Amino acid sequence: MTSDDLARCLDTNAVVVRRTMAGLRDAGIVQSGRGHGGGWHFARPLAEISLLDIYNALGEPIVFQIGPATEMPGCVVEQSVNRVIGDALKDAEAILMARFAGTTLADLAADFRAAAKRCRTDTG
Amino acid sequence: MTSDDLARCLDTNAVVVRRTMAGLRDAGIVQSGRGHGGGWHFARPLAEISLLDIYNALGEPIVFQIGPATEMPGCVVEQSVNRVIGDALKDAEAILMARFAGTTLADLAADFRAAAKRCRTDTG
DNA sequence: TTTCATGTAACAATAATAGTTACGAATTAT
DNA sequence: ATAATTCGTAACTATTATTGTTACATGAAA
Repeated sequence: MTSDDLARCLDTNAVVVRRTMAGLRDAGIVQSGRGHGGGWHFARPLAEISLLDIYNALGEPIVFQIGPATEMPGCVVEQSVNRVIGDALKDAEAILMARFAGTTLADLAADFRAAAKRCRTDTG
Repeated sequence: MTSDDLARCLDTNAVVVRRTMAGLRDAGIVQSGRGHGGGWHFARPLAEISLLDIYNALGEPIVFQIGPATEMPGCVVEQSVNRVIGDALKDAEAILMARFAGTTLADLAADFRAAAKRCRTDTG
């Protein structure tokens, strides 16, 4: 698909699409081609692309808004909070990342197809 | 402490302090007094105030930036992503909340005091 | 009744994100 | 070659969310 097509699908702008896709391209998840017939395509089979790959490619600080605070490096209260909360955050993140690593785009596609089938059946 | 004192400690403004403290007050974690000798104080012992209490009082959407997306309610792709990711997020959140629930301000204060003691010892 | 402190509304400043325009570089069709 | 595409990217604008500020009302204590 071209950036323009994707932009229409996502209700946004082609440049915005390129900005985001650039991260995925740099991570080797997708590839882009220029000129006629160009656009975006996956760099490898869906079963070999995990959500963790994508998560890492797009920049990590998306999920965990809080985390070791660093606003006031010298603040001893903040340091205590970081110590006490740190482990809990690490555990929670580890669980999430493990699940991300174990889920591929092929899994997503399978779920999508199953839902589409149910929908068709429901409608008759 | 007064909002002004807190604002100086936190390098911010008294009104901003009041805005945040209002949430904690509504949750019964702190109380405020007006006039001479007024200001903020805890509503109950530190050992009876968990981080979960505070987390809930300040509004939950702080930690989990992503989560069941709701931008395009009709988007079937989004629905698939939500299904597949949903459980992982719930598990991760459950772990974090359990740890928050099990940690009180008294625990934080103990850690703080221990650190302060180490610091004094280090310095001689 | 004066002083001090919170409560809150209204507004301004700031920062982060998203969107837009413009143009260059690469690729393919004609 | 030349024209039509399409990505790459810089520069700028628009939008939104957060934070900070001002102003004034309310309540409490000296």
